[in-house]
Amino acid sequence: MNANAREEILAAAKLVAQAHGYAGLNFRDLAQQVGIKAASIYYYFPSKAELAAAVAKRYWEDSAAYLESLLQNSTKPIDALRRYPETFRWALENDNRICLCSFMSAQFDDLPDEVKAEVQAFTDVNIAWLKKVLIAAKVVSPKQAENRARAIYSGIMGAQLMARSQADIALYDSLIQSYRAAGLLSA
Amino acid sequence: MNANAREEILAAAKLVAQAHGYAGLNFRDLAQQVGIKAASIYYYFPSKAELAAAVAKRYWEDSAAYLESLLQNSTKPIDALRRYPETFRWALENDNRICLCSFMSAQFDDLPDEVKAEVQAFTDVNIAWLKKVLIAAKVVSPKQAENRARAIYSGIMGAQLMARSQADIALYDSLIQSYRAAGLLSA
DNA sequence: ACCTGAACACCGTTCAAGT
DNA sequence: ACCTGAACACCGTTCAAGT
Repeated sequence: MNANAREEILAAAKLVAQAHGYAGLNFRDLAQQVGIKAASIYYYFPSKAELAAAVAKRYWEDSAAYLESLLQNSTKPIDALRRYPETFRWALENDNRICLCSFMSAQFDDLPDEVKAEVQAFTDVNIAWLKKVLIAAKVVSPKQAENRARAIYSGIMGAQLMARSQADIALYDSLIQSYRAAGLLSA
Repeated sequence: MNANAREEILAAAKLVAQAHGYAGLNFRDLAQQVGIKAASIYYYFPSKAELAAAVAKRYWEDSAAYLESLLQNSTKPIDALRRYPETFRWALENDNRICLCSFMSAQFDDLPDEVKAEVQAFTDVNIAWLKKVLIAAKVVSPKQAENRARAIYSGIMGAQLMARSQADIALYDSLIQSYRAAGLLSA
């Protein structure tokens, strides 16, 4: 409990941010979940902006590590690419949450600069990974890889949003299926 | 001024909601723009939820009328389909705003029910229109039309979000271009 | 009919003080 | 080191009362 209050705050803040965004993060509720008072959060984080930035930073670091392991553990790059959309399914499974950074992109203009930078980093990590895998799997030419990587990422962001607004995870699967059929995701 | 306060409130609220979402709608600033006090807004709209619902309703009604005229004024259905992404470009051109309903989809879980219903209606109108045009233009079979319509719509939502988070309208165009190249938008 | 002042509830934040 | 009560400034919202 008090041994790891900082970690508990980060974990709770992540869940709240995935469900309600930056504006929905409020210190009084957050503190209650962790079993401390709102004022105590300031012992660990100097401001709401810094807390949100720490959450987003942890988020993209974990994502980057996961994507790297996904690629390492795939026999062929195309298999890793095929499993990429799964990554964004888990949050939807978990109480209709969405990827923290998809959510924060919507409110981007209202985000403090420290938070913007970390959200940006998440996008960069994903685009770079997709680009690398698209080239390795020879799905597109190296020249086209950047554009295709961005298109896949934005397509998945849209699919998450739409599935969430219908609270229907089957719609997410159906959209990914349609992207595949239309040729967006590979070949 | 007082002759049309209701309309002025609606127009101002629409712009704010497109830039900052439902949570960003604030009555004091809104009132100041219209030249009245915050409390006076409640004379025209019984709550923030009703105001937002009225804004969203007006929004999808205007969109539906525009899409219908776009189709009427195109010599071939495929031309209307080709111009569909333009519809969502205008908001980005206008101070990096995005489609009101794309924005509200992100915050869907926190929306009052009246607002949810109108955001839903916007999605329905767009999917129905796309489906009709996809079939008329023989881009896909009638059986596949619904799925393809949803994939196009979600792809465009994602493209708006991504372009906005980079404050770069050229990125929107580039994403639409990539969707076309990958085969999502037609053929 | 149209509008408002004043109050209320809530929020991020600070800080002196407690253990 | 870790936590808190109480207070501050601010803001969306409500309502009884004004014209």
